[in-house]
Amino acid sequence: MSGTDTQESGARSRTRRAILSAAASVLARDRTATLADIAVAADVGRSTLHRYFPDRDELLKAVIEDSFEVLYESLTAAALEDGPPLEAMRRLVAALVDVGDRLQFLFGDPRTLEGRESTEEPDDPQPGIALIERGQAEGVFDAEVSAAWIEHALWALVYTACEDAARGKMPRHAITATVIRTFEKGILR
Amino acid sequence: MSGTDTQESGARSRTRRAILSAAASVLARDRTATLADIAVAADVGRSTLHRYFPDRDELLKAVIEDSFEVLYESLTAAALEDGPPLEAMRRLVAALVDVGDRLQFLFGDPRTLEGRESTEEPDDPQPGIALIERGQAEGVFDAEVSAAWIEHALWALVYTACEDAARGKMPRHAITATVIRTFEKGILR
DNA sequence: GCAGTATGGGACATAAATGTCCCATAAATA
DNA sequence: TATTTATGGGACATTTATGTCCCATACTGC
Repeated sequence: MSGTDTQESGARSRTRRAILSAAASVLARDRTATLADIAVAADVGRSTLHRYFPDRDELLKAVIEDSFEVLYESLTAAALEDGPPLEAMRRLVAALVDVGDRLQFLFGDPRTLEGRESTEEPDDPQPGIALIERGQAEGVFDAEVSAAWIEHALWALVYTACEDAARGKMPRHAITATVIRTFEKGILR
Repeated sequence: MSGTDTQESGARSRTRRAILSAAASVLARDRTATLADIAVAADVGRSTLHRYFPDRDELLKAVIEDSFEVLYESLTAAALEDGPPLEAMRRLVAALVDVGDRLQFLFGDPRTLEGRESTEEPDDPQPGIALIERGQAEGVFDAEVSAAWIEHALWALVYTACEDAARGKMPRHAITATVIRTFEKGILR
């Protein structure tokens, strides 16, 4: 449940991760990318790729799974349950930005997650939602809109800022601050 | 320059529009949709589709063009130059929500617009940007972040809310109000 | 050095989407 | 009714991604 490394040794584990990482990165930018493209990006032969993931669907599933794990680790490290909601929220933003590539892959195409809505991960349903609800209960966050909407709005802003950064429209170091500013206070002055 | 209907009569014009509309709708939900899928959605034969648009690229270009026209009309009707920036901004949100489908198609995949950044439409570069800059100059909007970022943030929120609505997560009538609320004031209370 | 493992690359078959061509037919028009 | 126009559908070649197989070659640990 915690990891896929049952008894996978050295090299195999390393190339597997290289493939998964490259696939996430490439597919985030182009959902229609070829397996050959991914193999090149991962710096492995196409044969090797097929050796690890028999077909495209298997690879896709694995990348989704892996991306969720990466995302989950980042969120766990952010310790969203600790401290004032506002500060936790800022850590959340930073954590999401850190895994921007994976976010872009997971949520770039709604079809990617199709069947996964609420059937997975029975424990710890939504760390972000929990934080937002806590903030709403403490009167720190807007309670007139749903927690789900707030989370979606946050993801959308992070996603957009990462995209802007990827296209050189915004310096990478500014992502977190910009998102936090707009997300917290909106654009009115 | 103003339209593609040089002397296209009756039936042709009608099926052309049917194809464009169906293509936008289908492609918004699945960028990898087949030409056959689009033909079915438009209720025409695949041959007919090829008769109007020789190949996939031609169709894509036409759908993009058409979507921009629809978007442009909606923005023009919003008369963003008139009245206080805040009210104009709210009309802008409503206008964007109205053409949510086209937005979802145009901006759902960053690759769709690839080469189009600032080379097109020399006149009226960006109605939204102009409004935002006006608002910033008048001290109504946040001037600490770029106008481009504000516009992207707005589109992201509209896009996300439309998606939520499309999946039944939010009533359609709430889209505009929710986006405006979060966009203007953020989530802090 | 030697066995076992991991890999890259080529050859190949298959499936699917695409683009082209042609013909029969329905609809509009004169 | 006769003619033009628009269409649907089938047949076909082409292209492209995919998946499989096989072999030579590194690399690893003994």
